[in-house]
Amino acid sequence: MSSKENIAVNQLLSLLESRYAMRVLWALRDGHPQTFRLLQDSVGGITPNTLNTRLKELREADLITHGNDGYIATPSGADLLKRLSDLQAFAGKWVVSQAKKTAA
Amino acid sequence: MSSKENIAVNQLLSLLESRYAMRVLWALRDGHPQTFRLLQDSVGGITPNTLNTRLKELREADLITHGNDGYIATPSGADLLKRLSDLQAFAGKWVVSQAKKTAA
DNA sequence: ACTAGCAGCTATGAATGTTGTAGCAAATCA
DNA sequence: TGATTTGCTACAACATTCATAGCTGCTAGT
Repeated sequence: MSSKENIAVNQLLSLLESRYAMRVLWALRDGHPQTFRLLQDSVGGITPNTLNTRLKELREADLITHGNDGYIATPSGADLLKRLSDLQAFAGKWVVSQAKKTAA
Repeated sequence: MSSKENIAVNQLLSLLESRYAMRVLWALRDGHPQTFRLLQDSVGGITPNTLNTRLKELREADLITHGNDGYIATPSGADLLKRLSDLQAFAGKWVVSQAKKTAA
């Protein structure tokens, strides 16, 4: 039952599961353009090589684009970001329960 | 402005951005228990080494657990899956627009 | 007792991905 | 002219993932 939908999800996940991919996208969620070096700082710990690779992939996927003032999410990328925004709420709850387990 | 929320998201993402991590979780979204080898097939292309590593990480994160009949998502994991389910809808639209670009 | 099958998982070496540091070429501003 | 900033590349070390093989423990059947 590897339907069309599953193939689509797989394509999307194989793009997003590369290290830093989601965090690069995430760094653009407020709509402000970010320069290459600014992105390096917001993402944190990423090397220019890897950042550049991710930027290429995300641009080819039409999730981000490079305007005059720097990198920015495309409409498609913004759409994806909206759907990912639930992660923040979950992450909050999840980190708390993780902390409890560690403390116990 | 690297607030508590951002730290939480970063922790979650550094777990989920490992190759196959989300797809292992995704394979358990219907609630049916899956054996190790069944998971290998549903995820597709993952080696036992990597699968085992991911299972360990996801178990330590309390997102999945290993019951009598195989691996299954925990309540926390199910919660996360609910929030990720929007990805399927997005992936559908996104793949279509990707196909258009390639054809053009 | 034997052995067939399935469970979860480990071993090994090669291929691929990521890191750290350094620095280049083009554009912008003085 | 020179100083800064921008996007990005080079290179070698290190880490992750792959492909293939196979081990151990368990249960069921005979």
